[in-house]
Amino acid sequence: MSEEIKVDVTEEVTENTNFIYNFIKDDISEDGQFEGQTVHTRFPPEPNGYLHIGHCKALCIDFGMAERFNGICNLRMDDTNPAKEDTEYVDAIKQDIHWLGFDWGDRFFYGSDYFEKDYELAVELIKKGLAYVCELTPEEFKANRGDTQTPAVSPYRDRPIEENLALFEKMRNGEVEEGKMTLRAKIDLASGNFNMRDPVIYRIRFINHHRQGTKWCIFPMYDFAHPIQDALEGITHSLCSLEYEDHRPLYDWVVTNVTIPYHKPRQIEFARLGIDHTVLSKRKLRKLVEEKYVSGWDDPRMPTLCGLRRRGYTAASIRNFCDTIGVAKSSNIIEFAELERCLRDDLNLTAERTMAVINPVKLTVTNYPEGKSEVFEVENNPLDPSAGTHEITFSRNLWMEADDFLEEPIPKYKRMYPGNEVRLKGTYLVTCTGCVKDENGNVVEVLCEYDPESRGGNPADGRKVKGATLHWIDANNCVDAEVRVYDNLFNDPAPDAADKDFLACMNPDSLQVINNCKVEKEMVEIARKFDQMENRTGVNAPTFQFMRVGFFCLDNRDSSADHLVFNRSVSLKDGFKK
RNA sequence: UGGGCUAUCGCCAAACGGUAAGGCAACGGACUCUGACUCCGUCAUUUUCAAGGUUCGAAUCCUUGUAGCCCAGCCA
Repeated sequence: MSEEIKVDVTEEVTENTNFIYNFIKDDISEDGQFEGQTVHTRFPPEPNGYLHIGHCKALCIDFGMAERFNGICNLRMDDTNPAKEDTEYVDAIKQDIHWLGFDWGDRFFYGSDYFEKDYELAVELIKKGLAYVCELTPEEFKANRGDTQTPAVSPYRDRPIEENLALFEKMRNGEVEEGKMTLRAKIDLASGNFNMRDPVIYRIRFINHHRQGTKWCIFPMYDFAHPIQDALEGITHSLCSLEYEDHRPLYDWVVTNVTIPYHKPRQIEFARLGIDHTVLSKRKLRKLVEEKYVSGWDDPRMPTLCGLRRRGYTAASIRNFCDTIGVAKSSNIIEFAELERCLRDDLNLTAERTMAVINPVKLTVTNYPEGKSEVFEVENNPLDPSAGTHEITFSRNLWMEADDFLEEPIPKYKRMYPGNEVRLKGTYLVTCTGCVKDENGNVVEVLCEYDPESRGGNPADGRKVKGATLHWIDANNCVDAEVRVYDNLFNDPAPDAADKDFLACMNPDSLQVINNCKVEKEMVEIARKFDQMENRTGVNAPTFQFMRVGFFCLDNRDSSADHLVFNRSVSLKDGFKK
């Protein structure tokens, strides 16, 4: 017997290399600046909003690179600005990251945990003559910023070290009003790079910090705090988006002028993600939420992770998306179709098939006995026999999709039209005999006759069925459901462009609510179980393929066993060209 | 326009001086009890923003342009 099946285990896995991968590879190899070291990255969100798919790209790069080099990745809340941050977002961010499947182990940090160290190092800079207390007010500061031709000016630049030390301490002790003083790094007032024109590294804020309370009234700026945080945590590669390229000289300046017990981390920048027909800037997303253009951060039309999850996107599909789009430095706008394809690929393999009629019209099998009912078994997933089967019933009175009937067929139409024979999925062949219309001429009922010799869907005489296989549902054995169909939030393909009023680009028809859809009765029991779940919004709701229509999931907020609500996650591809 | 960055198929993207990968989309066709999935085929050689140059050989090097993005917060 033994016919051996040969499995080629040497099959080469083509690694998606990119410029960051190549940099890191060089850095850790012989003669690289991190020769032999463990690759250590970090993901540093500011807790002032919800994570969106753009963050996911960064997440996949930060955690992904570490993974690929057998390294580690920290999670760090970048909370150095007390005016914008809130604890509310911290847990949501952690939940979303875990949902995606990334794990930071025991390396969860807050930027604010380093305030004491930041202060110490600022004092060190002052002592080295590399920082000074400046008394320019914000207005004066701006006026003295200079321009592309003119250097900046500060009359306080040459203040003696002792005086700077004393004033900085006063700032810390709360003896100085907001806006009256800042601590500035002494670098180059004439630099073409404005970030180097003696940047402010500490400002005064009498605001409650979400974790530090009122312990501090001076707060380090990102440009000072971030490189220190990276260095203190032993980060080797600090990966960030392109807009920080101009900040790299400052990043390097900080880590070389301050005494920290580790090597100097390396900052590498990549292009952030753009997707067509949506916006990915936190400011704009916030506006959509606050001004009620959408129902919330988790509105299924939002590109937030909670929104995508509610829409039915799986973590695997989103991560796969991030893997396929690549990493480079050119600005990009990926087509939404790419994301949809990733979802279909994933769900196609796993989603249970069911029949649901979205726009129902009556279908009457005129030669099927009144009152008779038969039970049929249909597969849950033809791609995965182990998914099993479930039972459906057939009777004289059915529902069918309105789109599946045409009184006058158009070319290549294979569905229901008078005289055409089609298959009702899993049961019988039926031939359309006509239809019934109301006084306005609308089709309200389609009539057909079944072939009793075709039980199971195969004709006794072996004739080939030219018509399509249609989905349907037994009118005597189904329940009503609400279905929400989503379209692009924006009509304009690039609403995020700097020169566009994104609100004016919105698609007024991005949400379509359809009531009285017909779904299989088993949905009620599934919904009941889901109702009892504790953290419904943190996981994917039960998901199905409505055969021939698309992938749908229960809405994790509004659905209940008493009122089923389904979100259309993504449609099936429609290969029928009219 | 001072500084920084980018330009390769409709959308992404590889190529590291040796003769333009791959994915998505699109378009043919096969298969099909989902017009899905799957499978097969087509899809950059007046070719890599443009024009010059170096070289046996250039998307890659040089020169000069052009277009786009980011930066003058006490935001990150």
